[in-house]
Amino acid sequence: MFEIEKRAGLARVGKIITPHGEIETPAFVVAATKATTKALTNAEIRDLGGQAVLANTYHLLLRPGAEIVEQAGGLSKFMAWDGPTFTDSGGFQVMSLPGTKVTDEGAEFINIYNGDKVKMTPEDSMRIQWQIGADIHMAFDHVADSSEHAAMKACMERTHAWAERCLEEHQRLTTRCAAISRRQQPGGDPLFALKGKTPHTPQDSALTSYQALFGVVQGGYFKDLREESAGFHASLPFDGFGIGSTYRAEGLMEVLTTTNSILPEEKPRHLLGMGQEPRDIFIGVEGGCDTFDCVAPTRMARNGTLYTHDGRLNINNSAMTRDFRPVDAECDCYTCQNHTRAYLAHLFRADEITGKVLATIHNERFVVRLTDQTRESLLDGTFDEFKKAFLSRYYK
RNA sequence: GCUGGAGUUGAGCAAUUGGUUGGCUCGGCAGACUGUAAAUCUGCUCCCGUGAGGGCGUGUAGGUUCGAGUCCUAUCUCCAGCA
Repeated sequence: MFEIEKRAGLARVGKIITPHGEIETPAFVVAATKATTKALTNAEIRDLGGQAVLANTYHLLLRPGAEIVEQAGGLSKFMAWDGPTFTDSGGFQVMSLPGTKVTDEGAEFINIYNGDKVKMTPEDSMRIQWQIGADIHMAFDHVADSSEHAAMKACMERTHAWAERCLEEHQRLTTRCAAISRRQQPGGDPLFALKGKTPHTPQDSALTSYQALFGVVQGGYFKDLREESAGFHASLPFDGFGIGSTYRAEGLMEVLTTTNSILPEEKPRHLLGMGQEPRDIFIGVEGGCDTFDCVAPTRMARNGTLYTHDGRLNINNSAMTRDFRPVDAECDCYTCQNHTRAYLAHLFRADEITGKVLATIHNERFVVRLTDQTRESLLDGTFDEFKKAFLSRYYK
């Protein structure tokens, strides 16, 4: 499901093949936590160059419920996004939600809507993701952010134990699906029973209807733990890998070089949650990651912070009210092609939702385009020059 | 003209029986946000000072009191009702 077209050090240009189409990598995956990208329609995601979206298991479990997504025909049909889809496992909520309890068995969250307790084991996460039916699933991991080696080691070891359980459950579900398929359609597609949630192309096969599982490497910013976790995951038959528990650019390159030097080259690597800063993308690409996701571009857009080639711009600043230039003169997004800073500043001050829409289109386009440009620069051998020019201007 | 009510910050409201008087919301000025509990959150927002700090303040002018946004007198303005 992954083809590498070109390598440059750890970096690579490739193509992830999913039942819902291909992702040309490096690629920025658009966050769609609750089966929508906040403030955007699918048409807008397409227009700004988004290739794939990432939804969240915990959030869709609570609303609308995994059964409903399954009955709708899976995430892709439910949200009418015909491109590739990812789901995050809920592991991030272990860290982000208050009141979460973790044991070796699994995690106990609170339901953010009514305060109920929500238990989720690695097996639960696999089943729920199976119901949601994205193309690429993430293993349920124990996410943490600590500067203490012992704490991160404990999270890593728990993640490893969970990884094996995730894999086993994922394989059991696949096998069961194949059995149903054989019964319903003897001699046909071995994963026919998945067809409701997968598509449609004439060349549908076991390969293309397969739902992939990525294991998630842990270990924080500790070299020895990353080595151990990467080695552990490399030995297991995951379809690809997520790299988790990274939060800042400092030390990220070391984490990635350590991890990606050990992970098998022929499988895709997704850097989870990184991409707020342009430098994160450059480090990620150079460090050998293929896909990225981050909520920051859309969140910052809603809160009024916009990317430009010359750094961040706060559209709420008073100077914007009479600035009739586009947000970024060199941006090709709908917002910059049609509107001025002054207009956006007006919409934000008037609290009009269109302001947030236009800002989100811009920020998401900015980071998607940046990632696409790293791909092009790798292909024509100008990555280093592109990186230097971009970063020196952005961070001045 | 009479009766009653009200005048506090850019706006709308607060401030126990007079008791450390600048509190809240909005607006304004900035900042933050990295696998989304986030169209959210944080700081500042009377004057002077970079700062420590200092100064003034509840329509106006007086008064009572140790102490007044709160009480008294006069006066101005606004609102309501009555002539």
